Amino acid sequence: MEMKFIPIDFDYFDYEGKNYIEIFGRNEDGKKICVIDFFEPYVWAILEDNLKEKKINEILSRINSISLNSKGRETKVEKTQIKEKNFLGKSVKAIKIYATNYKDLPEIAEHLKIEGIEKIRGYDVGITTSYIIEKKIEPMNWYKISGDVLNESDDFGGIDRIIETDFVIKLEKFSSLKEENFSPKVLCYDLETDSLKPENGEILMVSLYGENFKKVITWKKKKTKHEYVEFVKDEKELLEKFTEYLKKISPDFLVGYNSDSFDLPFLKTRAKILKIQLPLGIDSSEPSISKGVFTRGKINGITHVDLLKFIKTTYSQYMQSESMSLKEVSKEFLGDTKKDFELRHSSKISDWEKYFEYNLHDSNLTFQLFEKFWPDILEFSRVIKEPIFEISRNGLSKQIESYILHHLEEFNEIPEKKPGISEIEERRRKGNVEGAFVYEPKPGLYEDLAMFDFTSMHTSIIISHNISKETLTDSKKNSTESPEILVGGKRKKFYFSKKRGFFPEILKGIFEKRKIYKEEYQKNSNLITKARSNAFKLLSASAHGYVGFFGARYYSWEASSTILAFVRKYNLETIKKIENSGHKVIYGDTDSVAFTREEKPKSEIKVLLKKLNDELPGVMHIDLEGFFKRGLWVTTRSGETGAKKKYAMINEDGNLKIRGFETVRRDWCSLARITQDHILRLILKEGNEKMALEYLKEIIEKLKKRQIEKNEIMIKSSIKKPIEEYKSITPHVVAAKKMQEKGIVFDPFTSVEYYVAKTNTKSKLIRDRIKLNGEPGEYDINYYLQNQIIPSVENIFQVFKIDVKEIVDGKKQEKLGKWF
DNA sequence: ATATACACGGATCCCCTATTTCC
DNA sequence: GGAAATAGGGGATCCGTGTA
Repeated sequence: MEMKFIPIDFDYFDYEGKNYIEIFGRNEDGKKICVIDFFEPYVWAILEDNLKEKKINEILSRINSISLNSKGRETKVEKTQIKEKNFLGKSVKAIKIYATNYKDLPEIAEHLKIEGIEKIRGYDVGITTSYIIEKKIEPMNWYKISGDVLNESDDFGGIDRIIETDFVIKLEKFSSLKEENFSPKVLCYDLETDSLKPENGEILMVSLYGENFKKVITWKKKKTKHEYVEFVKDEKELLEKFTEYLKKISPDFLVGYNSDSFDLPFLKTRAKILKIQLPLGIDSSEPSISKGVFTRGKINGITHVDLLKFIKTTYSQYMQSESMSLKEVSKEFLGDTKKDFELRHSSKISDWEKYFEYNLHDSNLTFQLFEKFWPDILEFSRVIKEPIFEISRNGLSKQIESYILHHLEEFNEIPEKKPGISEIEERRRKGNVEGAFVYEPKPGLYEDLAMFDFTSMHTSIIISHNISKETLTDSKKNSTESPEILVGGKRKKFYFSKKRGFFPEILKGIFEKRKIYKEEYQKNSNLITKARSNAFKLLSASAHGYVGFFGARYYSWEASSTILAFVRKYNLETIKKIENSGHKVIYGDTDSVAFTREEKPKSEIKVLLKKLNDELPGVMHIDLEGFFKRGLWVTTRSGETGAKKKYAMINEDGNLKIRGFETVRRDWCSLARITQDHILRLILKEGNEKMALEYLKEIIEKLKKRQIEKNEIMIKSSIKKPIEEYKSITPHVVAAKKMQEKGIVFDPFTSVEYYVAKTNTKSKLIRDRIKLNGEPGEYDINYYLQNQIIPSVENIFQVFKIDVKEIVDGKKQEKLGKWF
């Protein structure tokens, strides 16, 4: 049979000791397909230099005789091939060793510690990744496939009778197609339970939401006018109904929000407690929950997506939301707000109709979010060449590494291994590399500024200077030297070969595509071009972080420190050049320089920019970040020095760029944030601090008169580790403990909220005076004045030689006039 | 499990010394 | 009068959250 096929999810099974790949996807008619293919797992043995043929043959015969019994499985070396390959900048002779079963590769590798073999590699690349590399059947791309349809067949132990797809096909031939269009079948779900722990509470209801499908399944028989509410007898039937709908709809993606750690494990545990099966998989298998710091919930044949994870790793750096809750995230991306509903124990719920609505709404929001992010998810999968199950969960280092692994073939390169535990420890012991340079600003209000910044600075340095683990060399010949680096107190230079390395070349590919897709997006703005641009932007931006990451295959201390030495060098040189052309540099951080125009026209600034760019090597480039009417820099809280990473500028359209100020920090109360923001705006827009001071006085008056609303004084923060691990018992820890006493379960990243109240305790510690939102009490005027309002604005007014403290205390107010 | 370094600033912790309290 | 308790100052450290 012949058909078009788009692979979505990859898995494998063993049959008679060998590995077979299962690919789940759709054909052109939207039928669900499982493609079965044979896969021969292999490892690489890299030979020592200049081995005699006789020696190589000896090694080969030893390898070919390897046969072992592993966990009741007969495994042996099936065949070997000698290949000319590259490994970390060297041409090598290597033996490609095929073994019976993928799971035995590490054990085979143990038996390869033979004289003449220098290194063994490739045993730690995942089976799906290896398969995709080897066969070039990539996720989310269309193929024309042909092969036998298995129907009531005994092949592979009768697997087609277990797998509930429209067709199970044994792959014979395939070829790539150009088509791109694909609309996935998506089902979103959300549970409502009586407890956060499955041991302590039942599932009250579960909602499902897909295209033309909405459903709330519940055993709580309450009155409702909604047709989508379906009643079942009890929790057991609820689970069965859920399974039934999942099978009937048979989506490509089952999507939840935080469902890896909550919904799916909850379903599984409840089924276990009720002693029933939960056969969600396409082969009627139960979902598998892999425990770790981050749990992953997998369902065979259906890609389970936890949308929270994807959004967190991919977008949280660029998001405005102050938490990753469904409510906040939906607000940011959909403009929709979550229905308000106070979650409580079912025995205390009075309005069940609202609860049903709320439950469905969450699935609905998840569905809308998935639709919104679908172009990005699809593009990530295509670009990185890993299934959506992986790319929707993996962190940045894994994404980069996957991209690299899938591009090594183009360089005939054997993959490097993952570092072992001792190697990781060693890398961590070696300590951090020195980072970027930050220019210390002189506090003040400046007029008519320009800001330059380097485009993708670290990445363009790697590419332009050919820096990476494999280009590092001892030889000064045919290499370029790094700027001086301090290693254990001594100045040192590293050398990098002039011969292009695969790592910088792969990055160059990313860099160029990022440029192309960015231009494409600017020319033709749509969700696809945006997603493509985003994918390459993210890969490009995290490349240097990957090189310095202790868990990376291509980690290199020398490369990382050299990249950063170049970062410092280029920034300092640019600062100097801008100063030499008659400007006053105000500030610079890593890849940017802000300076005053000194009455020079914009055209002249652009000429300067061109001159700077002409002097840069390779793909390095400086951009004009913008012209600004005014900019404000302040001192640090303690002392006379100018504060770094803290400034506010206004451009000529009146838009503000505020960095680092309390305004943008979520761990300050909104009263302080809003006050500071307003004051910054008044100063920057008008260039006049007088109005700002009047405004401040009004706020202080209101505060003193207790006219400030509770929500404006709440201080938010989040818990980052188990509460008992805190060495310092800070207010936010106390708030967390108070919440815990109320029965709220704490995961890392739970946010807490509290305010400082007026109490009659003698203690001077703030933690003894905090109260949660619901707790009755009055706010401590003095605290909010001295610890929130004043600190947030004091340094701003200090620029204008106004002492806010004196004004607050009512002293010297009459003398104020002399400043104006 | 896990991209990097630099930076600010609040709050507590901890050590030291001076002062007060108690017998 | 002397020992123990307490207060307070100040630097170190912890901690969360920013910028790049």
